[in-house]
Amino acid sequence: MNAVSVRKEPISRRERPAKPALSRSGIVATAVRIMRAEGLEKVTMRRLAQELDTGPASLYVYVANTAELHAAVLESLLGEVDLTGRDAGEDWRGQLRAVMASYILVLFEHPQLARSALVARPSGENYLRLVERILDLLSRGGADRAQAAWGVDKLLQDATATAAEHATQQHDPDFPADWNASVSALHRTDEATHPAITAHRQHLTSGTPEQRMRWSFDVLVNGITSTPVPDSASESGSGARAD
Amino acid sequence: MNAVSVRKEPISRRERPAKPALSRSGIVATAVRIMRAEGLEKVTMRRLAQELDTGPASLYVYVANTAELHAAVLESLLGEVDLTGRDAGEDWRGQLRAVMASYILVLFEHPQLARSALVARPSGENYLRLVERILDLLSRGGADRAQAAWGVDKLLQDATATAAEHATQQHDPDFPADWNASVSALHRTDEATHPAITAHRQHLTSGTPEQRMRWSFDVLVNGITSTPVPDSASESGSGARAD
DNA sequence: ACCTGAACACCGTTCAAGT
DNA sequence: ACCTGAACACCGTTCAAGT
Repeated sequence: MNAVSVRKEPISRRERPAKPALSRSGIVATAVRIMRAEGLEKVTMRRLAQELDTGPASLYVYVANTAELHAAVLESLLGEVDLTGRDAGEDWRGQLRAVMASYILVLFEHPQLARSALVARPSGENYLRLVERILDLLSRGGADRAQAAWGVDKLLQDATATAAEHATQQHDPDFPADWNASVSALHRTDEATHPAITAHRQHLTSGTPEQRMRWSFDVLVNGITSTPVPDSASESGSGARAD
Repeated sequence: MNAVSVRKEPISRRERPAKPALSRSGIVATAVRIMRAEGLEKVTMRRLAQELDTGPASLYVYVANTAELHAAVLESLLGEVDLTGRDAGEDWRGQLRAVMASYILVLFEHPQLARSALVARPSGENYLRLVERILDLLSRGGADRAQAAWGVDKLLQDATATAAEHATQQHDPDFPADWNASVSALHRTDEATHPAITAHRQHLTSGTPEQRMRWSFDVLVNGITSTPVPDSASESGSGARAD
């Protein structure tokens, strides 16, 4: 309550020991703490203000809005991604798989954050390091510059979307093994009206999440390294400008 | 429209000409109308109730919660997707591309809906028809049953995520050609700390959205048809059960 | 039996007014 | 100049009480 007021006197710092001055990093750190303890949905401006012993209006000096705050939380969380791919040996593909698996694992612990990540991409140092690493591994895998550049976007988008999809399933304990309504609808169709779904029924819900994720990774990597980026895009990009 | 209230008397239908009886389909239709006119963020229980001349509590007789309502709106919107791929001739790849382009185009008009689509998948007839068509086209393209089944998920996820990403960019007129903060961060890096980003800089933001979407589609289709689904998953799926 | 008014417990964001 | 109390304009969901 009396941190900002440090102006002339050292203020009686006798009793209240907490209450450090407001700062962007302090706000984000508190947001991360609340998210870990109670989930992203509790990370609101009002709750944050209460936690920091001030009014919600004060936060707007340091963060533009709730979306920006959530992006900052994600950027901070990206620090937990293991970029080494340690357990995967020398193989570039194994290492890239390990990096993507680590990224997805971090987001799986906070699927609500993954949803906002699709819209408000992070842009901090942790994010740049992740992009840097993926670009390097894709290059080592034979992707040309354009393929690697466009590929990093696809890999991150796929992983983020996959994490976002598990946002509700995990939280809602309503349908235990029922998955979602979509899956049961797929199983109720009959051959006359939906022959293809009927023919593929067995495979539509097969596989463990791990198997699906591994297959998705391979699909993307195989596709990225074998599909050429159009020439015109490689040469004169819309936003590309040599400075 | 007024099937529920037909009970004993014809009710004095003299003055108030509007105010049809509540029904799930009527609620969803009103929700679609509000979304078209003012965006999904205005499709709230309270606003909907006001529009339907009742209290918000009454809606809970017909829809479980807001998420389910949004899923119903999406399902209704999927009726606009062109499943024929008319302009693409006989080529399965061209037809599939056209179907996915139509799906993405429908979602691009309501990107906020795409966000919720990632979490609450639809399960109505329009969704089933779309899945049916994609399965058929993938099969014609040489995908085996398992590849087609897993592939339809990937194709829809990719398209949905792409639409969801454009949710803010389109709305916010704050940064005109600046894209997002993430892009500008990619351009501010220097060679010493981020050599790979520097080397790929030119390509990271190159290409038109159309070029990127076309490339993404080819990456997925190429990957799906060339990457085998693991045997164990094909044979004994977690949710697969012959009835 | 069916429906809903009113309440509970929250939101984000702004801005006039304070120090 | 900097900060913030208080207000504005909303939310989703529940449930006791009505018809």
